[in-house]
Amino acid sequence: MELHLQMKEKKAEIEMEGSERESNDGGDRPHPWQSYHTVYTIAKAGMEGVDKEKVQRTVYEMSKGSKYFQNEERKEAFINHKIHNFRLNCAKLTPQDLSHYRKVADRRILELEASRDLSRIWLHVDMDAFYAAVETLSNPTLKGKPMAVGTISMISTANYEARKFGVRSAMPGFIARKLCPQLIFVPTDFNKYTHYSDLTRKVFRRYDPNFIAGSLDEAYLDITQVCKERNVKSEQIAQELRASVYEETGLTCSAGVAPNRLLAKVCSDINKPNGQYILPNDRVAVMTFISSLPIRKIGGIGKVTESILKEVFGINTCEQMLEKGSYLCALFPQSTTDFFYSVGLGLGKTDSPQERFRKSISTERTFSATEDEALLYKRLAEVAQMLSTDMQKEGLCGRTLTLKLKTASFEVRTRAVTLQKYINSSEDILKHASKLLKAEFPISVRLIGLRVSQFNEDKYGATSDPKQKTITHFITSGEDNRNSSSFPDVTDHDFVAGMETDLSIVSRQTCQHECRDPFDGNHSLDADYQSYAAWENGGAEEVPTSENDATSSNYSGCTDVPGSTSFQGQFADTNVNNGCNLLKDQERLESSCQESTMLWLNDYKCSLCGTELPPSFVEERLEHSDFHLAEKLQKEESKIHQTSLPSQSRYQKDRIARQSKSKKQRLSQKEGSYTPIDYFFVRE
DNA sequence: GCGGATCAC
DNA sequence: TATGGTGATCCGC
Repeated sequence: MELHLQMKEKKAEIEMEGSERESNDGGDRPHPWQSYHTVYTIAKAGMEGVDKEKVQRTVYEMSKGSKYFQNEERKEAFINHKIHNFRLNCAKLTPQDLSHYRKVADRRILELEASRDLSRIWLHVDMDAFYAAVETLSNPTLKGKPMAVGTISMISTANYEARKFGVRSAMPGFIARKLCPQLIFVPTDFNKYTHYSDLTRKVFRRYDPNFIAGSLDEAYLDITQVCKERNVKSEQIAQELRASVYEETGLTCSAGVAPNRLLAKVCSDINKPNGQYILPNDRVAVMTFISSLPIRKIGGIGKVTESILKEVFGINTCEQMLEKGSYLCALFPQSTTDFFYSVGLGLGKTDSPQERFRKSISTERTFSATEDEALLYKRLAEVAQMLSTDMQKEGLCGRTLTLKLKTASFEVRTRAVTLQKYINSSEDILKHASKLLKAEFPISVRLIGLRVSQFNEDKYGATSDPKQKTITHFITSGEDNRNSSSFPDVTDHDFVAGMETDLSIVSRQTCQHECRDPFDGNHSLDADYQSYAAWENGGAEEVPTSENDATSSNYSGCTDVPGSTSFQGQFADTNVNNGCNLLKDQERLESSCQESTMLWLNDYKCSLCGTELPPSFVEERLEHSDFHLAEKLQKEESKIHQTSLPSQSRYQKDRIARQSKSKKQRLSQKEGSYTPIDYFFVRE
């Protein structure tokens, strides 16, 4: 689930004041440790009665000054800036705007309300501290003692005794040890967890053969049928199911029952651990339940979204999503707004989705940061080998390869290339990945990852037509089709292998030693590096995107396409001062296409795409016009070159953009103070 | 199609 | 001393 919070927000037109920036380092605040990113303390369960302030202070003291922490501060500054811009846009809304959006919001809320489906009974079951519980099962001496599964650098799961000290999953172990010196660390044993997960699933299957496995430790069951057949209440089913799970595994779990999956998940958390909560299929009950519920409890609302909604709109509870509905629909895209309203109404998915196929496969590894290029190539080769092995295991071939890098300063970069050929051999992966990596040097890296997507469709045959699925979903769920992407749902995570954060580094020893340079039997670092040079310009089958092939393009000028009418737009009456680009483009547009009109329908809605923008958002409207213009020009261009080779200009533009970007990065790297966030503060 | 972000687990 | 790995999705460009 992603909430595109940044869309309608204007880019950094507003310069940040120095004082505002300083506020991010905590220097002028009374409690610098109370920053939103100290998320460890806002646990969902088991953290009641924890001295939160003490935990926050400890986490802060342990983290302060680290590279990791500095990066977190950068990210937080970015969020603060976003919040700042949202506030400015809020302030720009006139009473007329608000009255308009109130109507829009109310209408939409009514539509969503009409889609409410109270006919299904969903049960969400969630194992309690699963990894830790399994480990305690196999080593009963751990019982009653604070314990964490994971390592000194990262914790997967903590048992409830440890949680009392503020120890939490995704917390680095050395901080956890500070919070709880007697904490026992147990390494992860993935096979063990899979075994117990299978046992629980055997139980789940008895209640819903089509249950949705969210991860190893949680599942959604549609128990409508069972309840009806046995003529029992959902509460009894939940009791029975939990007892069965305990009987078969010795593990406790918690359950939530509700009319849809979103609510069921919230409910399973309420009486955790070893408890359950039933929300009846009754509209009033749902609305009462949702009214005071903090938005962060909703799946899909993470710390960033929570922070923005809280600080910009004063939204703390789900109910307030409706109260502030006019502001929300004024400032967010409709897909996002729909999701927010659904939260406010307590709506969620009620259908049983069909099997879904993975869309990508990836491998990534963290190591001690290095700028040694030969060493990085070696790491890359290892990752490529692991990925290739995984792909071959599943018989997958893909044509988009993405390299992920995390720099020593925790900045994440991705670089992708789309090939004409579907690949899955380690040689092919490494060849293309090496090119992507090479372009980033010099760089100090602490993580390398590779992902392959765009799989060969033949692999799945006709069974994976996503459109078909969407239609099915539409019919069975009774939801507006447009909303489907806006509802976060566990089915989005069907392929998550490790739940509760599986941090175990699977042993790859054999693979690392067997990993050979595809073009050189020699395994030495230098050889790896040198052989890379041989690949330069060697990828003939590669689609010429970023760096090769600018020379092979046959593009030679253009033949204007007359009367291209795909775009129908005259640009906003907001004429004047939009710079010469627009004017020039507009001239071109006028001369090359039939005129018709882009209007703001009812003063608010774009006649071309339906986007809403209030009249007071002058600059945003200009940008929007630009967008349609650019879109139109692009269409024109692609028409021109449809029969010829790809346009050189576009690739050159790409190249220039990349070059200038990497130059920037190199420069700042050299200075040792690369802070992407700063770009945001600078007016162009 | 690419890159950055957000989110879940 | 020291802050993970896998997958999905969306937006702006």
